[in-house]
Amino acid sequence: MKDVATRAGVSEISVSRVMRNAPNISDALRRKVTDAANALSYTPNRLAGALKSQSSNLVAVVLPSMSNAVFPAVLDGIESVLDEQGLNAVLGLSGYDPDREVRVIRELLSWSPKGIILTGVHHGEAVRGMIAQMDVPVVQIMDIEGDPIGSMVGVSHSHAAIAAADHLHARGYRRIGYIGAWNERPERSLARRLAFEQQLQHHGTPLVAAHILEDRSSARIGAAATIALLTEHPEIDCIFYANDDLALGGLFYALSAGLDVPRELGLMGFNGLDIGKATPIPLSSIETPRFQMGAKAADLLLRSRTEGPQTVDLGFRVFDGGTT
Amino acid sequence: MKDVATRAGVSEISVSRVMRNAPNISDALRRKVTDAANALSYTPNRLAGALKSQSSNLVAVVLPSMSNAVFPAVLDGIESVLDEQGLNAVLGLSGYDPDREVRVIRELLSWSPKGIILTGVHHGEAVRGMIAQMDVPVVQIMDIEGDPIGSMVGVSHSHAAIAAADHLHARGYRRIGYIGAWNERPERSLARRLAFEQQLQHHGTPLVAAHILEDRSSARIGAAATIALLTEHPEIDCIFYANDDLALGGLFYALSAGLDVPRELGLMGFNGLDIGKATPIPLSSIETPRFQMGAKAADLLLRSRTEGPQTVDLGFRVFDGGTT
DNA sequence: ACCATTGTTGACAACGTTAACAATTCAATT
DNA sequence: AATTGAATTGTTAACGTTGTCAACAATGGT
Repeated sequence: MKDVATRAGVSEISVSRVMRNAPNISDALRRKVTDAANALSYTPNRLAGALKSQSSNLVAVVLPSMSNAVFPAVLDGIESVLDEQGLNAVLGLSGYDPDREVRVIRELLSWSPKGIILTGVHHGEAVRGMIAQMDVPVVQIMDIEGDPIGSMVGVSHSHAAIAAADHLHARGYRRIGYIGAWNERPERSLARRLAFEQQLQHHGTPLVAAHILEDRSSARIGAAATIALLTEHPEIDCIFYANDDLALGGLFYALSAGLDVPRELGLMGFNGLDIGKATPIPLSSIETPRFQMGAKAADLLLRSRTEGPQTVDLGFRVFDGGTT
Repeated sequence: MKDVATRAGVSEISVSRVMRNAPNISDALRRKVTDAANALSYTPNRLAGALKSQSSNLVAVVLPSMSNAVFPAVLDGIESVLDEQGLNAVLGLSGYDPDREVRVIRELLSWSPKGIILTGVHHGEAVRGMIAQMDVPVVQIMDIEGDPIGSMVGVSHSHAAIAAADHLHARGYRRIGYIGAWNERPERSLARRLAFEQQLQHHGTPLVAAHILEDRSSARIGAAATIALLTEHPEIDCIFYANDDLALGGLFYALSAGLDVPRELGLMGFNGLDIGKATPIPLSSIETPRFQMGAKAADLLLRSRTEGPQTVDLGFRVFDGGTT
């Protein structure tokens, strides 16, 4: 910066002000500085700037993993807003491991981010303590039910489960099964299943069986689980899956086996991925606004200085495909 | 840090050394400091640390977008290595826009990252200049053909295209078409198509037609393009797609239309996504090591201090599914 | 007992920027 | 011409760490 200042014949602080385009800068000064800066192709050092100004233009983002198609979309949404505001995301992946999540959050907080976006609402005292100490705005995404640290942006997984149960009941299914994976991590999968079971009970058609896999979700696993569940409980006429990957596996199996979907077997997924809308029979699912969730979370984070913590229910939509 | 030092009854520099676990620290000192640090739940300020030490534990990662399933996997790979080394990724998305990419790179470099991972090998003077000035290690991923700035990790897209052409020829297809999207961004898609066409020519069975869409890839678009291409060129007996999303769309259309795959119509994708292995007929494709690409790129970045720039060909595999 | 070596701790300054305050300029008003 | 106040620029001192160098203690070999 000193070099730029010398070359432009002004003080360092003037360079600083032009670079940040602070108010009350004369055109003459701005010209001199930008010319000098370009000539030297000067890049400001944000580490120093953030250190001094105690605010960093970094936003910490903690997600479980990129292997579930939901989170890339969320990240796209987050970046779309951050980019527009000249902010950068520092990313941490927890791998669904609470200990690793704590470690990652601690690391990210050490960059004094402008805010932090966390996934889910289940965070222990360790996390709450760190956040409180740093006094950093928090937005938690995915869920809107629970005891949040800051703002929440997401959908009601229990309402979504109830809507799914209602939809399947309305379609005439009476002997319904459930397939989940990855030991029902994250917790919201469990919450969803429980609400689903309760609503089926309420309809007088209790869940026939739930098959929870240990592996991570994938279409292949979904197909295998579908076979297993139907073998053990041949009376099942419909399956609700924890996500579209599993459901697609089920659908592909059903197509191969020549089952009459949706008459002989109904299939319902969760998330409403694009791919499910292009299958020979479009997959019925619960559409969740993933991109928007990320965008809104970033947006809320930036507003949270002025407005307080909020809860935003982005809602879901029952996508009535051909599999139910 | 001062508070911790006071509480522990030592100097600030000793706290610093314990926190960084520098060598030559007595157990007694370490105990005192860690106790005090825990009691105060002290989090070091990395901005200050990085500023002073001129090295930041941040790695800049520039990807085009998260909406293509390739990049989340790459990012997972990158994070797996960074996490293990206690580094953090600062992410920037270019949206396939060169101008935006330049802007993003400039932003990320202002954090004095330890290294930067870029996508592709097509970078102009603006980028090269910034990189050179900052003297930061670079790894470019995806391609291994071109004029790199630093190291390259990826696969040979021209070899992959040749392998695809050979495979389809060996399977007996003689009237082959091609479907691409997004105006053949990124450039490697174009390179792949050209190599593919050339190899078909070499076999004496030139490409019947190429259909390049303006929209971004998706299964739905793939189905529509397949219909369009087959309508215009009913003689086509096989289609090579720019990616699996498009190819899956083609496969779903073929299944719905009752076409006899692979006899009446062959289909080949690119990337080897998991979902393509669970479809009623597994999708033939070129498998690319996406996760490994990210992991190797991060690994190379860390080694590049000692070892120089390198080119790593991770290779591909022809996945011989049921659609060819 | 001496010196060289290694291990351990501390004092000080500096990393590159910006907040806070001070000083100057300049146009508008009296 | 004097006065005012806003607009513009400059001076100084940090932000919270760590590199450098110095000092001191412990160790081991002669």
